[in-house]
Amino acid sequence: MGQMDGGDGGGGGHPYHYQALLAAVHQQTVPFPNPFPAPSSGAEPPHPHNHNHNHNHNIHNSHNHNHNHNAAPHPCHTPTPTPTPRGFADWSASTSAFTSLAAHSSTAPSNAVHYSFSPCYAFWTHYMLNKNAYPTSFPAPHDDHLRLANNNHPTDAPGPASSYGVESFTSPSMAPNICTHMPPIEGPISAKEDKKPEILPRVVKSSDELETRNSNVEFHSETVGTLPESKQGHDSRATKLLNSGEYQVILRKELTKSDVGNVGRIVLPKKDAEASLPPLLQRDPLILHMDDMVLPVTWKFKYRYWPNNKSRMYILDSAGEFLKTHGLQAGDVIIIYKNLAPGKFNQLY
DNA sequence: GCAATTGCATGATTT
DNA sequence: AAAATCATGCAATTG
Repeated sequence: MGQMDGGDGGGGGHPYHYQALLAAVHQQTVPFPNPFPAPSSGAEPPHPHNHNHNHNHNIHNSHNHNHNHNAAPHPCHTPTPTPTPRGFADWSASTSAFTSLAAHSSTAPSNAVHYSFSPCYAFWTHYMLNKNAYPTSFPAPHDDHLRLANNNHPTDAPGPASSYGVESFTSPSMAPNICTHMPPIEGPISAKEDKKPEILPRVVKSSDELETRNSNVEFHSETVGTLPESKQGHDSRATKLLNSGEYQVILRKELTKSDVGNVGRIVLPKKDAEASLPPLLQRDPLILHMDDMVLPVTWKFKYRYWPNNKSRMYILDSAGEFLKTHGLQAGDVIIIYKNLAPGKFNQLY
């Protein structure tokens, strides 16, 4: 019973809230050297992000949907000369968003973080794809790069993203290690193949490293007030969590075409959903609150299931905004983290 | 009645 | 080969 109402937070009573952290990982399949990845599959509309970031614009297609390049060595590992400062650059090649964040933050006053996107949904972009890799909590901060939005957004918005709470992510500890320390990531990150723990979680580092590739996310600087929960407080939390390693990956999903469609609903892997998300005892959807590590907001999703054959299919609904905001495409991965610390995430009420 | 959402069923894959 | 899981399309609802 805990989950009784489907009303999203707005409903009169309090729906069952499950708080967690959500991250969106773009496929990093891009081999390091992939400077100008052609938009194969046309996935990426030409987005003008280049605005500020000079370093790697190419990163652009970081998210190719194709995993073909699984063989692609991690940027870090790649012997290629990395133009960017700190191996991060290479990495960033694959992940653009991450960089963007940093840039923005630097650009914008740290305090002034305003996002005006819609109400809800933010994912983190992390690199931790393998749950297996880290059984429960992240030991230490690794580098992760968050990729915020990609650019695919067709529409997009005018405003370059504002600053994400990148700063918050920055953790001293992690800062030092970036790609260099990265474990060899070898294959593409497929959600399905967890076999290889090659991918480690990476934490965002300092803004410096991040590039400004922002995304087209449409964040304007409007009022933070619009956000459900916003502010740095969030960041702090996230940061702390990262630093303390108090969170664990509870599920991850490689987004499919249908997941990123207009419907705004993402099919979650049953196994992980049942194992780590709050139990859906009834048909009523649960409202999952997921804090964004990058964005100082808490997103809300409807978590429900559909009867399917003799089993169930678990769905994360109302993810349209989220998907758009981050420009997620098929092939990208979303990861849900749960805070292990009592009283923080993962609480229901 | 049309559009948007939600629920379900089926086929394709994977285990 | 069988069973289970997932992706996707379409029907059913709802606004």
